[in-house]
Amino acid sequence: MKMEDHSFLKSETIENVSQIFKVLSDPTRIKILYLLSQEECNVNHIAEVLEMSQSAVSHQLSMLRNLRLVKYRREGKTLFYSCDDEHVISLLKQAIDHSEHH
Amino acid sequence: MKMEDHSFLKSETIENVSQIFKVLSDPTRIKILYLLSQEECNVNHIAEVLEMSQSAVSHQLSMLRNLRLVKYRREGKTLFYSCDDEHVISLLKQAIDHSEHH
DNA sequence: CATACATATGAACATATGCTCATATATAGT
DNA sequence: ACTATATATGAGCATATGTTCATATGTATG
Repeated sequence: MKMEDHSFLKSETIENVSQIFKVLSDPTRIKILYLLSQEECNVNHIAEVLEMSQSAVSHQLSMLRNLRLVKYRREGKTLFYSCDDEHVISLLKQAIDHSEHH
Repeated sequence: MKMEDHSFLKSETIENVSQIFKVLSDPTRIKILYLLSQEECNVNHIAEVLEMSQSAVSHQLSMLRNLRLVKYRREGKTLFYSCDDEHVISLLKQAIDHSEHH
């Protein structure tokens, strides 16, 4: 195929796509997102269920928040996190399905 | 939600899924896979089109080969690479579509 | 078999990543 | 205001990752 016949991706697209997949490439974040896809959770609950430190969970939530993959609401001292990007959850679930059926 | 009511992922599933996404999280590999999804390419062609060194391309192809995301056939001195995992290409294209339409 | 060409591979290096530890901030109750 | 609880954040550290450079391997041809 000749150079000019290629369909090239815009560098902005490539950056966006790699960022989406980078988020999903870490086991910890997969567990957090999968958990949040099932129920709204506060931070300590996530830490307990996933057997992680509060700090580690909070750092990851900070990242997920910045990328707008999760949102939260406050109730007193407690923050309840939930998923905020259905498309990313869809990619995750597809990969899970594919992995489980092969 | 109580602990016993959660649907947990098997650690094997988590590892598989994170590995799929890890492959797709690097801009270079995205470009290579997207290129190979359009046409079968030899190594030097990939290097030229993507403006990368032959060595860098070869290292990445080695990884993609080990994960069985690409395959190749030999023709003389030349190796022609192509995609060998439609599901991964599907995930990639979905993420591209999503990125381009937002 | 010597040479040229295509590709692969190992070592080294710089950067990125995810965790822990310590501490800061925010909110509620006394 | 003091204390307890929930969460966030910064620094430091160990490991992982992607590239380059040099060199090796494999294949065709004179």
